[in-house]
Amino acid sequence: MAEIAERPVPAGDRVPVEGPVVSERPMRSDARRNRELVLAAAEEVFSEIGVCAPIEEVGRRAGVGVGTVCRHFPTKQLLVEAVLKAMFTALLDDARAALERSDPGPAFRDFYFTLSDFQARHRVLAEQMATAVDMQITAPELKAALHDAMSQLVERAQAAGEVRGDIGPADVAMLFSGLAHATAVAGDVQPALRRRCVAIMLDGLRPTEPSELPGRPLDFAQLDRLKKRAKR
Amino acid sequence: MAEIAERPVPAGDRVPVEGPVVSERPMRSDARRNRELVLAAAEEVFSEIGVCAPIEEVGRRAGVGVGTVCRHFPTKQLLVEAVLKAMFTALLDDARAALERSDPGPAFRDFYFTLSDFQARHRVLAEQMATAVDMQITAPELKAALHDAMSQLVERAQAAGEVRGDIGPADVAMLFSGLAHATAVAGDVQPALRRRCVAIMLDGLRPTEPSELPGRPLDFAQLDRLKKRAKR
DNA sequence: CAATATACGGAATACTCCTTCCGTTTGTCA
DNA sequence: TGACAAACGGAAGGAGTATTCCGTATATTG
Repeated sequence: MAEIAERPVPAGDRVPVEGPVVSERPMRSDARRNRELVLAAAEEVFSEIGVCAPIEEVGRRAGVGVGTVCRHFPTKQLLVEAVLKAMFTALLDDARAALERSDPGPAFRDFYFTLSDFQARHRVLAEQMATAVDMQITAPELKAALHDAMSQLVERAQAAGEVRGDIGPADVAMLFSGLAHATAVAGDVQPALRRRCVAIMLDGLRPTEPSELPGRPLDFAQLDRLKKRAKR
Repeated sequence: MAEIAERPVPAGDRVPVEGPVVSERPMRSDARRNRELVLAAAEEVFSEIGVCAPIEEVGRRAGVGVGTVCRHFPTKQLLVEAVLKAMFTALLDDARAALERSDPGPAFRDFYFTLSDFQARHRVLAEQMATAVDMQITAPELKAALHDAMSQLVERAQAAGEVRGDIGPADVAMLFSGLAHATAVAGDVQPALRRRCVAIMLDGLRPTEPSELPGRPLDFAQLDRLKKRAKR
């Protein structure tokens, strides 16, 4: 469970739907505009300060009152998820672009360098990616698509002999979510150092002289199943 | 800055010394006992729940009231630091034991497997290691000693040709603090997966076919300097 | 342009958690 | 064993912040 609601969660009776309920009638123009402003501000604020940034700050940055923020996103959780959704979408685009390339090895590696930079720029994503559990509620299909793309990226690189065969997508994900998290916490103190670490991890994934890895490779589905089991 | 004080920090006027002020007269027996109980409970609670676990829970687990917890450790920060200090000490012992060994490569690798397990068991340590800034106040010499031991561990492994020469201690530290953090957040869902990642990272550190790493190797002192500069 | 449903701002509310305070209990020492 | 300083427990105090509420302002529509 992500640590978003670090404060009370009175949980109103309001239906916790993301935007306007269904689409009874189009939102008023100012409402539509404000919604976008808030979303943009939230992305900015969360990326700078972290998820625990006060909602008021988001409102200030967007030039609206807290009330407005909370009307559009009845819960902080929902606001975070909306931001996450936008970012995951961007990420998915990146991954798909990497899949278009004809050089699977470099494409794979470039993707992870880019991912790391991206995460360094966006604390929210980095903070949440390590656990990335919330999306399951809001946008499972997005998460699934991303997992799918990332898995393919690994598999192609493996098929091309550019990544050792005894690893699974889950290994890669864990490796990078760790780095992302460290980055988020430490505030990307030294981008150069971070990139070195990416390079080192990628080297660890190369096929030459692999050590005998403990355990067996996992894909995302297996990982999810294990996570769920662990929760009980 | 570690995220310990996620709540108000009224900061009493009380002198923020760790235990009893100096040693005017020996603590009463019950006080001494309770202090130990609290420390043990804190280690347990923080490791299970994380640093943001309420102080009251620590008290409950120790079988004492909040008042008692706060008398012994006037500030939550101080309590966390006391726990950290104990754990860093244990870690230092491990590192020194590793330095005794005559097989620098395996000693280096074993140490990091052990470290990872240790961090997985103790969220506090994992959470703090990524930033590891607080010790600077309480026990700078401990931190320095640990850094020293870890640096030596790397250097010996390098001298023995078991670790590539183009990395620095800071690389290793960042690599592992990331994994630790991910582990802490996800609650060590899959220990096997974590160990695989340790193995992969260690492979990345092996000397065979190193890719050209970006940037230059850093040691802890340089890293510290950079962190400080970043803070301004 | 008037009428009205929507949306707005921000004060009030609610809740958690750290810290302090104080009346009560307990170890210590003669 | 009695006196008293030290320590205890837990209630009160204080702070920060998510969420709700409501009087006011503003798009929209005819």
